[in-house]
Amino acid sequence: MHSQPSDSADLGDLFHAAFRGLRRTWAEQLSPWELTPHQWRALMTLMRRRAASSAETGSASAGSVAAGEPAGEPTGQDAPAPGDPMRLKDLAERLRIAPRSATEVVDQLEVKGLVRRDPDPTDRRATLVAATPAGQQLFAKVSAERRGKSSEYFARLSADDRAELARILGQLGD
Amino acid sequence: MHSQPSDSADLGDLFHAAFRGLRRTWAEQLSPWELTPHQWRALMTLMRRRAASSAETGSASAGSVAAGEPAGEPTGQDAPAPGDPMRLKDLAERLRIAPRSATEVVDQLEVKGLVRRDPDPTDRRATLVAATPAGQQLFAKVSAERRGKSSEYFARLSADDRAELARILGQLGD
DNA sequence: ACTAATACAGAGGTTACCTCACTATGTGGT
DNA sequence: ACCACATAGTGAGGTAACCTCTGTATTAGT
Repeated sequence: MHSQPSDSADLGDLFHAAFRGLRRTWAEQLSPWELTPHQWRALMTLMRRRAASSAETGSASAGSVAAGEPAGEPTGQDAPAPGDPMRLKDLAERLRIAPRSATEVVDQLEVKGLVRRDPDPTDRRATLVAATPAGQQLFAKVSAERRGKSSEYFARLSADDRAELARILGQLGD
Repeated sequence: MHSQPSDSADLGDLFHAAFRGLRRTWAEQLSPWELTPHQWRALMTLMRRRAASSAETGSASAGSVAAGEPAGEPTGQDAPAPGDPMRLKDLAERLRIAPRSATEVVDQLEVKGLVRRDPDPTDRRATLVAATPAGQQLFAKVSAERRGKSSEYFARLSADDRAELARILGQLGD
């Protein structure tokens, strides 16, 4: 109501609390699949990769969710498509973490058999990471479940508020 | 050159990114004082305590009091004021962390001489935590500096957006 | 008086990061 | 061709910010 010069403290606290809630909710949702939120985010990033063009999350629904696409064999296309391999470095960038940290999460996913590392034929220093069929299936399954359950944590917000939040967070972005 | 900050991120991603930015900014701001954000939050909570009557522990209004206490010390104020001691458990509650985690952060602050532990005279299981003069001074100094610098992470938002954000986060709040 | 609950702390674990140093490789300059 | 230098990934090791489980005082309830 009045001036709010002492904002940040409260805002920071609110932010903190909300973020912890989000993390917890995610962890719970993902625990049946033995995925940490971090791992899920990495897998999602691998699956969602597309060119620099604008891509909203909603478009993902276009893809056949339930169809277990067997063996995503990238046949050397030009346009990046979901599921295509990605350099570790690019993955790190997308996740906004240090390359070393990307190595780590890829290690974890590889152990679970959800992603695979292949040498980049065009640059022998580089490693390409791609979701395995198992990883793709898991992604599809979890996505579907999440969508169905609508227990999205943000669900308690109205659509308007969610849009507002996205807009504001975007300004804050990095 | 189309700056496109709104990369394919859903709300969760945006939230994640924003939170990490906040943490990083705080850590940078606090590093001259060798405080982690966590420690700062704890110190702030101790200093900011007021009213908010949590109404716990039954206030020990029961008259049965061993007369062993050496009288004369004016510790018996009723209204909580900033800087007043606080139980570890209550601190944990305020910070929304497990009591064990509060023990930890109090340990750290105690080592730095910013807070002090005293036994609660009304319950010998309990420990009261209070900011030392040094802690109070540091709190004042950092608060002032932060306010002056206006490098407040949330500063890039308009006042309206800040209010919006606070409102929405409040709904999300735990 | 006896049992249950509570407050705290020791021990040890986890997640999600980080930097620094090193190797293998690619790139540009002369 | 050769060298300087940059780049991609990873081993080693570290940190912040949590957690649970267990144990020990102490207090509260019957």
